[in-house]
Amino acid sequence: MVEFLAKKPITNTFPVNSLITSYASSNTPETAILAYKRVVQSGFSPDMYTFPVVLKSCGKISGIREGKQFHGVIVKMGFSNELYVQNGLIHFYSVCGECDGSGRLFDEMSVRDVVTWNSLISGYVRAGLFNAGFVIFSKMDVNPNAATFVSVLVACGRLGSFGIGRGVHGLVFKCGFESSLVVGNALIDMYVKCLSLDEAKKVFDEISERDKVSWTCIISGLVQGKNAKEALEYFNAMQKSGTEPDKVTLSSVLSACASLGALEYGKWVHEYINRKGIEWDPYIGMAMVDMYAKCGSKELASITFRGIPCKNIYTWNALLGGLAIHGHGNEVLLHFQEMLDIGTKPNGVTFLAVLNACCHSGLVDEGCRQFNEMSRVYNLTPKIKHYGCMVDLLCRAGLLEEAQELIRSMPMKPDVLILGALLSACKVHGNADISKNILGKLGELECDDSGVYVVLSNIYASNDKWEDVERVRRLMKKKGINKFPGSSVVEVDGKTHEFVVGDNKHSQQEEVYVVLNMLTKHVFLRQESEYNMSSTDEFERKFLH
DNA sequence: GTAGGGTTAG
Repeated sequence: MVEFLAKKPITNTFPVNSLITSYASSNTPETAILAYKRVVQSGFSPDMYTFPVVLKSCGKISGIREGKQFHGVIVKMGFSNELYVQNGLIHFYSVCGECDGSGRLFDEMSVRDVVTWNSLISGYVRAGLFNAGFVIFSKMDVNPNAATFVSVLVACGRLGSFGIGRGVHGLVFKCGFESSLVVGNALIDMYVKCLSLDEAKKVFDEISERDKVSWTCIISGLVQGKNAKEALEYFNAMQKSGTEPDKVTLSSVLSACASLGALEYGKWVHEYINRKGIEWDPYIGMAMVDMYAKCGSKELASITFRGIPCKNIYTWNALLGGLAIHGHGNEVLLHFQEMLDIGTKPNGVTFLAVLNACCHSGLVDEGCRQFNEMSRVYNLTPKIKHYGCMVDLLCRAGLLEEAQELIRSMPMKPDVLILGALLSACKVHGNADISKNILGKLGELECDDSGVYVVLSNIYASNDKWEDVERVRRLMKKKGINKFPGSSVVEVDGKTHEFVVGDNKHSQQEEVYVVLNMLTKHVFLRQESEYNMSSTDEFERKFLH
């Protein structure tokens, strides 16, 4: 391709730079670096236009070593005072997560423009240093632009800070970027991540222009907010609007189908993906396998899994988890072994499926062995859900002493599910002393999720503790947490049925299913709010009020 | 006529 270059020295750099640029923006950015090396070997002398492009390629492939080599060449050739080259370097260090490198360069620069600031901020945000990102933003001495706000809004979303997010939203208006499509999308995403779906919908309704990212943000937000039915309504509206979904959108739609049990809808998504030639990746594969499993079709889940061309741990987890909820303990263990054999490393979710499988199939020894291997061999710390599985496993086998011992050894406080499992085992095995002890402990549990109180009240009711049942109900009323009953929608013969907590039309089993969904949400919410917000609050006081 | 920053998911 560049053989002709060897024959005479190059005086016009433009065609070569253009060539490298086209490689850099292809989906194989490493070819830009190869092209650079070949032309330089042929006598080409790079100029100030060449380096930003090759640095961009280094960033894309996370080529820290290559980028640092270019940095050396830039200094040697005397281009280190060119603004575009400096910005290219800052961007490269930022993308590679080297905030020290980008910060040092930034400090040394005498002239900085908005791209310089944006590159630095996005690096800090990417590295998870959100507060530092906010501080840099607040020190900007040039006007921010759309790209600035996108990075800052990403930081607000990752922090889950509604207060700061709303403040930045105000700044967006003040600076006149409210009609920018990317800023609008970043705002929607920020509100979704701050769990303010109403605000997200408001922005969505008000923006002048929508693309598939806008739709995907709102759909995935609704799915994560356990509002799958509305997510599908938005997806229908998206199609009417003529905006084509991509695999990101469809992953969320499949997740909505999974939580609604909407098998036919899910199958339609499967056909759509094949019809449109949308590329399968491990994640869309995960969503599809999960959808089939949760919709009750173990066979379609297995067939789909086998047909997925590229799988990763998430895809495997979907299969193992799907088999586990159907109670196929031995199959889970066989596939787990197969997964290990081909060198896929398990994670915490994998072990949840494995332990669940052991629990449902009564494989006590195997469950204990896997629980031990989890930390010993794979260096994974068991979380409360893993302990929950083990307690359940031991209780079902009548090993009450061992279950209690495990609860005592836990580094965290047992939750209502763990104590509930132990309590029902005590009832089966007629152990009144332990029961009394557990009932005492249950009274100490405090939280704001109505699901936990429903479980508690059911436990009290089945132990004839009617005063406690009444006490829990009063407490719920006082806290006003029974205003939003959880619900679950199930598709039967193409019709959807909605189950609401406290609804007597459906069986107790259905209600337990609903409650378990809500408990999962509770755990999720708690994890989300465990960030340290003190320095953020400080930022809020200083800059936004 | 060439160059740098930005949005969606697990």
